[in-house]
Amino acid sequence: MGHDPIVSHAVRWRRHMLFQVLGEAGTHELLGHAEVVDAPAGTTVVSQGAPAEHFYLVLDGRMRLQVGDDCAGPSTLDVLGPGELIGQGAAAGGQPYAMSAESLEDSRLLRLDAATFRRMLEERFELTAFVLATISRRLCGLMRHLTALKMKTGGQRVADYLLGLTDAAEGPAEVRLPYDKRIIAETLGMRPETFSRALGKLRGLGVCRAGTARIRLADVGRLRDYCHLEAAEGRDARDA
Amino acid sequence: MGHDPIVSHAVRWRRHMLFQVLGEAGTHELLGHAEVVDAPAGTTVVSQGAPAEHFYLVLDGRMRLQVGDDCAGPSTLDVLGPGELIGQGAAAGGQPYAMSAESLEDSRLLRLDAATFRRMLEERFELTAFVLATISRRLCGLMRHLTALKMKTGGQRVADYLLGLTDAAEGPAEVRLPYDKRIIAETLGMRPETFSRALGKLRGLGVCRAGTARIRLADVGRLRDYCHLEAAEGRDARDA
DNA sequence: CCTGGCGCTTGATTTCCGTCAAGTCGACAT
DNA sequence: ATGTCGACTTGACGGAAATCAAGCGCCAGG
Repeated sequence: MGHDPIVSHAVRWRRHMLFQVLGEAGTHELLGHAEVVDAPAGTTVVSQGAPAEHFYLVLDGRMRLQVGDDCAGPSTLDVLGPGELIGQGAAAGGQPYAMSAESLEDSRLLRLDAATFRRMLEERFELTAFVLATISRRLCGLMRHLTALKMKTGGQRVADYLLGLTDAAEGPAEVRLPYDKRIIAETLGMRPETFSRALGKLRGLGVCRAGTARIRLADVGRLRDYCHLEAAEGRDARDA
Repeated sequence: MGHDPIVSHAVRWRRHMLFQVLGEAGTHELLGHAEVVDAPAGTTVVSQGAPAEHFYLVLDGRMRLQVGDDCAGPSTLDVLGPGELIGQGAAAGGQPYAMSAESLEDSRLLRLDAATFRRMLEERFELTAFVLATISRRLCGLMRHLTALKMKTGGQRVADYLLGLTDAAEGPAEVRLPYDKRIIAETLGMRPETFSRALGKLRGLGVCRAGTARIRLADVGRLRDYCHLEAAEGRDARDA
């Protein structure tokens, strides 16, 4: 299978959980109906509400997940990078897509066949468990999103986001913003202006800009306190 | 199986999709590990983040699904009535619960065993498909929730909610609010005061109170326009 | 070097909504 | 009836964020 272009693309991803679960034979079967598709920046690859005839593995680039009418106010839920799946839940359940996906930059995707996938689900329970787990994880993310939107101030959401970009548990750190601030702001449910202002207000907590798209955090611990202050006064509402 | 109390409770629900899919034998097996539990008003039956050892079928009463720390600002996602499932996704996927559930009134639930359920999933693909479909549906609901929260005004959310209570496509209609306005307000992501005010502002669009918990809509079509105005100017973003 | 475009920042103003606080309405029991 | 309690409404106020509108910094192209 060395000279098959599809397989050779996919071989970079053979360590992906999806193919681990599928096994050698299953992987080959699924890739038999697969196709690599190019998505220039701004392409809408899946549309919310459309029947899910395919699902996708991101090979290169970044994809934005969004809900609502694409025209008026696209509300960004998340940005996915290489190695992540799009539409697997809808494909597995035989439901329409629950959200839309659009490329932020020139991207490449592996398009996989939903019908084949469903057929394989009937035989491999581990595959089902895998899909359920991915959906469950996304559901949790969505939930966190929603909770933050309703119960935290803009500043706290921004601080939360910055903290998510570093591994450091405390002390100083420096993070790189992975994409345009416009996109980040949308992801956090606010306007770019508001994002900018919020960032400004965090200067008092040791957050300062350090070059294009770089931000220095003087004290991660203090930031973390700020996030959980006010919003979650009580218990161990640590996570979900 | 006539004198078994669990089965006799469940018999009212044997037409439920879950048991249809399970078949006679499967139903019997699952109910072998089941128990009817009482949940007086205010009982938290499942807690977000806890390991999912059970899932539930609502027999009587109403359960509120919520996210976030229960102490500060419980954000209501949905209210479930008899015949609906709670925690089936988490139970099937072996994940912690993605949200909490609390009884709004004295309720009765059928508690089903997650481990047994998972074992049965391995053998019955239709069961898997069923679970995937229910999760997918909930995901869509969540999405709509989130979209509304971010892109619509309070008035529009209220109008949307009222429209969801009637079958009429146009012309006049009269709806009954199914529970306390406090709960409805929470579901719509606003305070009771704001809900009341929003309802007041809709008077200009032919919405008026007609007795306790009853509301008369003079023109459903006009209301519908109002909802999709401003927020969704464009396409057929009808549903998901 | 200048210039135009674009992403980002900043300021002024308005709108929406949450909060606090008072009032009204209706149900139910004494 | 009458009183009381809880749900609902209404008003006044403040804060957060959206909107409108400049201003700034960086980079590509002339």
